[in-house]
Amino acid sequence: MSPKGRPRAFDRDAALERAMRVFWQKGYDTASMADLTQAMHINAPSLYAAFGSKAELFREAVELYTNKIGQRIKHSLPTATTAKEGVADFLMQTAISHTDPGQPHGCMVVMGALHGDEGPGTPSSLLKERRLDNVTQLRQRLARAVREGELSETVDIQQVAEFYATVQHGMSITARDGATLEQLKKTADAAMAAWGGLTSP
Amino acid sequence: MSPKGRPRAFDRDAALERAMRVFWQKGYDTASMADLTQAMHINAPSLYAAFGSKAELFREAVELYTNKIGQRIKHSLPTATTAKEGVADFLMQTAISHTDPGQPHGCMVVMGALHGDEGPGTPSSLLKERRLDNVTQLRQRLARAVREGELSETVDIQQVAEFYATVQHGMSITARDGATLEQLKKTADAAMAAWGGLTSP
DNA sequence: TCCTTTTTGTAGTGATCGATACATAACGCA
DNA sequence: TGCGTTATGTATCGATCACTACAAAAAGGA
Repeated sequence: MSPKGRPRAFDRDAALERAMRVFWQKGYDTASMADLTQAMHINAPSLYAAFGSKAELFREAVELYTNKIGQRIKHSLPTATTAKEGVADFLMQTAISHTDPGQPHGCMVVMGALHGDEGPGTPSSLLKERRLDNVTQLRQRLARAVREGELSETVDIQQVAEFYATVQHGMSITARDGATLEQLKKTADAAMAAWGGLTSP
Repeated sequence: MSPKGRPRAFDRDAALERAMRVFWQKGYDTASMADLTQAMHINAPSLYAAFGSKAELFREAVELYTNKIGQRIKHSLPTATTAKEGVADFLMQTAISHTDPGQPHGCMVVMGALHGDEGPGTPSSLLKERRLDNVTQLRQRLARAVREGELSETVDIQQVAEFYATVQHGMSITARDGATLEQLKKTADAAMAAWGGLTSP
């Protein structure tokens, strides 16, 4: 059954994806409504009717990014047979995603809204929560590795998780500065060179 | 001999330092002229008479940051007896600076202007150049270590420099997310755990 | 004391920001 | 065919943006 009134003349999902790319490229503050409506091929009233506000549109864009891009990056964390392989692939997928020629370089969650109000529900705090979630997922994978005997119980898994999350954060900046896929892969390998030292008892 | 006309009623250096902190905290785009004039305790015409424009004020603020904060971070790179000690202190000073309770957390050069136009002379490209300079200084210290026999000639010093620069970039994000000095120090130590693997022939 | 020079505070400039009022158009339903 | 509902395009809204015109104020030099 179709809804009552006049049907929407644009594809909401396609428009959201275009908005995501604008936020990804320019960040929340720098992306203006004019930028968004132009990229989405709709007028402002249609945007507000479909998404509510610029902040809510951003929230949906971040959700789409997490499900579409972030999922691929974090896919192997739970699926890899060892935590070491999982973290290595986590960094490798990050390098691939952050230098994808068809996408803005760097991570939307890292670069999307560094400044601005940090009150609850703001774009800035929204992305901060996602980044802290990332650390949690890394730590949980390491905790599983401890339970499974891959890592010693003496390993400071919070430290290890924060280190690899920090490397991933930095790869966004380095990618924006023009680093190639090959360069980022080397950085990922370099970070993995610390694994032995970090996980030996 | 004092200048001709009415003397300036404020301390230019002190006002610039206050402006630096505003840019450091809020970033170039998010920092408004109202924010700046309020923090600098001057009115807009005084700001423009003394600094020219918002962009030029930012340029001077970045220069002050580089000379005041960045100098301390990079001090030991040329002075340390070994490259390993230099890089370790480079990361340790970064951790200290990025969690200084009296300052905005994170690095102004990393967070100050990630978005916006990247044309020559823009705030964004200005900071990008500083970040690439950082990589160059790391690489040059490593090159010296090769000349002095500390490192083998087979070491990919560009890779090593980019890795440690990337870690430093990431520490800005992690610091903004609330990491403590102790946590960042552990991250610095973790990065140094890769040194042996990166520099062994 | 008068003139020139520079800074100061007040009060704005046009442009752009995010967000809307309003009339019209396009649908389901009676 | 009308009625209720929702979406659309035009044309804005007040607020804020970076920036400045202008006249009074405060200095040096004559």
